[in-house]
Amino acid sequence: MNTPVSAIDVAIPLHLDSTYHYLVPPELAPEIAVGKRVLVPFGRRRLIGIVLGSIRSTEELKPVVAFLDPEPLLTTDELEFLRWASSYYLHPLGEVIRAALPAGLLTPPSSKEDGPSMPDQRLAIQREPFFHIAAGSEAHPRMGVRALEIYAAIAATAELSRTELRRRFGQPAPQLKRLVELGLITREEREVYRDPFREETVERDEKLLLNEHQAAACTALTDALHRGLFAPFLLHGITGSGKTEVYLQTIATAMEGGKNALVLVPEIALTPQLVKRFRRRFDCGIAVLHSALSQGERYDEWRRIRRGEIRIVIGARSAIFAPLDRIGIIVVDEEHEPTYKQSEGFRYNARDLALVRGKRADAVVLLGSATPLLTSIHAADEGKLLRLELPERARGLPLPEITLSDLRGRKGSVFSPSLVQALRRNLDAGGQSLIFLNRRGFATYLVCGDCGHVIRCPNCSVTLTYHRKGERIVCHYCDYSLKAPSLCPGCKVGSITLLGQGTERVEEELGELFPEARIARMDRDTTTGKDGHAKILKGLEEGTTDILVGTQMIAKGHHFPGVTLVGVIAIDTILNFPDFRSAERAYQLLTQVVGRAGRGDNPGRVIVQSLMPEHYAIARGVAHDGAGFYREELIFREEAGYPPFAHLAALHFSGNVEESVKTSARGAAALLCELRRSRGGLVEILGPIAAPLSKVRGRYRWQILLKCRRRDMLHALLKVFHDGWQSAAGIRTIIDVDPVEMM
DNA sequence: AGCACGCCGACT
DNA sequence: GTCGGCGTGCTC
Repeated sequence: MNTPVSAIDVAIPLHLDSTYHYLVPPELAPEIAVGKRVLVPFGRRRLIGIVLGSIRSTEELKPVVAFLDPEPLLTTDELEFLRWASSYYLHPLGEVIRAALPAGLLTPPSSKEDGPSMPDQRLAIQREPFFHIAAGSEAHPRMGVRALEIYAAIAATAELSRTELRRRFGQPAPQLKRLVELGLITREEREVYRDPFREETVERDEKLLLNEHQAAACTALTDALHRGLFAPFLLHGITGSGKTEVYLQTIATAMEGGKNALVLVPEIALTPQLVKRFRRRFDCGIAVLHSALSQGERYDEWRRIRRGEIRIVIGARSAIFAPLDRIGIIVVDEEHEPTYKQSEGFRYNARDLALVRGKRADAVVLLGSATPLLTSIHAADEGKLLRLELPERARGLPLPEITLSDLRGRKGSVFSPSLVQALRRNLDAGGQSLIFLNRRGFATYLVCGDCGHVIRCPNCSVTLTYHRKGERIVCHYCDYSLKAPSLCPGCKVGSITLLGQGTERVEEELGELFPEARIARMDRDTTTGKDGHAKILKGLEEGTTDILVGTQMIAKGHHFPGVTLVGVIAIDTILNFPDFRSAERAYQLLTQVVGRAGRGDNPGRVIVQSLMPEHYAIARGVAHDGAGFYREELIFREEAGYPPFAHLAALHFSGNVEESVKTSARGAAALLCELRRSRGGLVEILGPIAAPLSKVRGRYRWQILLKCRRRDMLHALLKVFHDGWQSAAGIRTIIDVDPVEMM
């Protein structure tokens, strides 16, 4: 028997569900550390993996090539968290780790031998010279005007960087060189970060006075922070109730206790005001993890956090993996936003992971929203989340009047008479209007008048949308597009009828109804380019736009101070969306849109068009904006009595799945979509469905993660899998949970 | 994910 | 006769 040798367990960033062992030669043994990157041979490639642990082995192993970091990139605690996420989401650990690290760190050096320690030029650490006044030096009378100015500028501050000197003096190199030679200034090269905000200065601000509800919330949060134990809160505050001030003051408390803060926002590009408020309030290191950051900037922000130079991290979903230590509080702003879900590759929900990370760190987790997830409301009812309410607008403006306009019996028309009349009046009074419709394009589907053929996307099977601009029909799922045909592609003789309205069509009809009005449209088609948004918003701000038509884009982030009328064209399209969260989504969107109305002390008006009478409940619910109403009247409209609790099932099965499904990811997706349809949208697929996990002796092993609303539904699904695919034997695991309970 | 190995169609 | 198609399997 061989004597065991020193080896390591390594996670490889590929879609593989096992880890791999490597031999560590004695001369490299001192470098072994959990969380370091390691370059290893893999097949005939070289890959960068992460050291998971040290082992002794007698197996025949390949040796590691090199360890790539002097210090670990991940702490053992962070690795534990990622391990947990990997098992919870049934996703390979190596890929989970890759998602948690700045992009590029695990990308192996390209074919040519350019040394193992420098994976990517963009990730190189930048250095820059800084200039100081030399000890005991004085301005020299003969040094020249320009050199004197430069000398004075450096003397005025402790030091100046070359970048800053260039900015002020253009080309200061000759003078700097001379000054250094004369021994009047010194030059020092130092590591610098690429910080997009470095030059920006902000005015400080002070804590705002809290109203009684905000104060009560802050007291509860402060108590929890002082206890130093995991405490999850739901901050349910209506739009404009001052949630942000609660975040800011609670974070201040956490920081006084020596703790750090992690703030998640749905989409940071849309919330620059929030970031600015943090910069005004806190005089400490703040990292902003922005989707628009370059790879290098992102890496620098990550390093600043890792080194403890940062006390507050603000970022989108992936910021949940930020290497921040001593976390005292995690804030998830707008916790209901679907953007917290990563829906490709490693599928995770940052809102859920915030709870898990918070629990591991004994931190306060603060989920904030005007329209919380039903799951959160339920958790609060059960006492699993501590409820904090902000039921009043901070500035006291009442919510707008909301009326429902029944569209029944007005087949084909886009606007009801009451909306037309309201638009007319608002126009005459010089007010601005928003028209909300959740569909872009002109017509949402095309059907043959003769044979009834509906044109669908060959990849996604969804109907193609006709866009007048460019005369094309487009798939809104995969962007497949085609020149709009004049004859039916099915029967080759029939003519095509355009059905279903999109924003293009609404804009056109508005133009016909109100020829004198200045109409603009805001959707993904009109906001391409760098300042597409800004241009459209400017029109509204400066009063050169009377009516703005838009998709949900108009409901997010931006504030429109002059809007006195909001029209919702077809709430039914959202409410009848085949998803079990459609009612929840409709309520959330509607609440956001309604929040756009109001100018000065005029609360404005909202008209919601609908084909279904029970939508009266929505209008009333929004008008009252009461949590109880939201739950009982709206959400449980169709599913009364079902506990809104999510059950999870992980199914592992192997077998000869039908030919069409065998190798293609599309086949697997189609199978699952079919399953979802047949279950009335009560099933949500979270898991890795893109590819079979692996094949075992010619049989495919699949891994599917499903989420259901009801436990009995879950069992029904398991039965479907059993009965529908007899060969799909071997269902192994059923997990049934809430993330925190699973830890 | 890559990157081989391997067994059947149209080419220098 | 060979170049190459992608189906299948493996990577410590």
